[in-house]
Amino acid sequence: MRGTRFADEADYWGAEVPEGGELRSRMQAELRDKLRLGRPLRVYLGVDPTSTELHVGHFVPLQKLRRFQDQGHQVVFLVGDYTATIGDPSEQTSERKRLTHEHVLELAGSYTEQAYRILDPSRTEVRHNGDWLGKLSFADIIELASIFPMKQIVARRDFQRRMEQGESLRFHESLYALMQGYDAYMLKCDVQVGGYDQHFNMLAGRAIQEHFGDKPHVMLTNPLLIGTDGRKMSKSYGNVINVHDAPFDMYGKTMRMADAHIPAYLELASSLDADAIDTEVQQLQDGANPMEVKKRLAFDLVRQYHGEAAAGEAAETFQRVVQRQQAPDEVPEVIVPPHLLGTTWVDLCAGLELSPSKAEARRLMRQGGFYIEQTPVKDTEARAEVPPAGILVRLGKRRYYRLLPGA
RNA sequence: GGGGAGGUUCCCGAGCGGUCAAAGGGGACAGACUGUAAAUCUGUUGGCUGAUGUCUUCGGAGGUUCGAAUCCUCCCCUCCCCA
Repeated sequence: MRGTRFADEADYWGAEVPEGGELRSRMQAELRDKLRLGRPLRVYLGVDPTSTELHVGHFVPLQKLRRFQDQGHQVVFLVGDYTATIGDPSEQTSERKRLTHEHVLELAGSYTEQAYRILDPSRTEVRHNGDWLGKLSFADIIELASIFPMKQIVARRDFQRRMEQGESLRFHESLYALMQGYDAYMLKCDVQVGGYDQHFNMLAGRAIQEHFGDKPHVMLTNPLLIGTDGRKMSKSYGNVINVHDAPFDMYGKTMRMADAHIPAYLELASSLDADAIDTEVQQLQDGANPMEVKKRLAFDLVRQYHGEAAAGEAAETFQRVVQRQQAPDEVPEVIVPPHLLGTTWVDLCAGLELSPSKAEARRLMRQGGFYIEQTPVKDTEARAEVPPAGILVRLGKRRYYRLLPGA
């Protein structure tokens, strides 16, 4: 992973960086000054628990935190238990669903557990923003709100777009930045890391810190990691690589991504250092087989989350099952109940729920995607024979089952 | 509070009395090809059925009609604009 930048405004604003625009170099200078203070810096990342799963995209800033940790700095992992109930409007195309606080607390537990795959728990301070945000009075909130010119709030790129496109935008969503900004102030942090979508929220933090007489924090942002299909990484697109994914899944999902997205993953999700990334990208440009690069990337990802051994196994299984189309080492066994013995394969697949319906099973057979012992069976009327020793059935490219006759 | 738009099959979205299981796109699945589960090309994509066919489906409940996703009534929900 490389990919972390000093509040790169071009990331946030695209081609239309507003006046000023030298935030980036200011951040660099500020960080240099802070490092010279000779004390461990407080570096914070805030995450709102809004679902059960963290994906590798969430881990980009976490890995950055780990680097700071390794250099002896103090890391603060902020659980946005309070903010999650409002919903961060950043880069959202529509209003977010509100979550209940109890639900959020449940999710938060699993978040920290997953974060510890990367962070050293003994050197991580975990905080919850409900501890202070919940105590603010209306007067406090008005004071915070008075720091920001309305023009600034409205100028946010994501709000602009939603207003232009006639999408829903509600007042409370503009308060989100205030909350996150107040977090930054309460945590007395020197540095905040996060995705570039946090640009505005981080700026709000600086404004609030300065308002209360503190030094503003340094903003470190990273581009958002795209999903394996190139669209925004999102569960609803099914293009997400989750931290909890089994090794082979993680490896497979990586191999399935379009070649064009390899550099983004090398940059943001891999553990490779800057030189190694450059080398890989150069090789791609020189016409190396993208598959080989992707294999190294897939191996690296699995290694980070599951260790060396699991990565090796995943790589082997991939070669065997996908490239050579051989059955994997372990094929799930399915016992065929007596009443399905002697029926057609169609009835059997539907009966065992290997296929959602008979029509679906027939379709698969007609298309040549149904194999018995690796030989396609296209006859939808074919009788199913399940010898006592069992038989290998394959549906489509990679769903294997060993059928055994039930007593 | 006033005015307007809309809720369609996994998603987006067309349809606006029969020719509608419902265009088109996306996704998914399969096949071909290949350098991979990439790209590209082709096909499939509600259930039951060998097929003819039949059953369920277009926010919900009723109604009109030989016949409704399409018309009417009430209800629920979403969005926009004005105040």
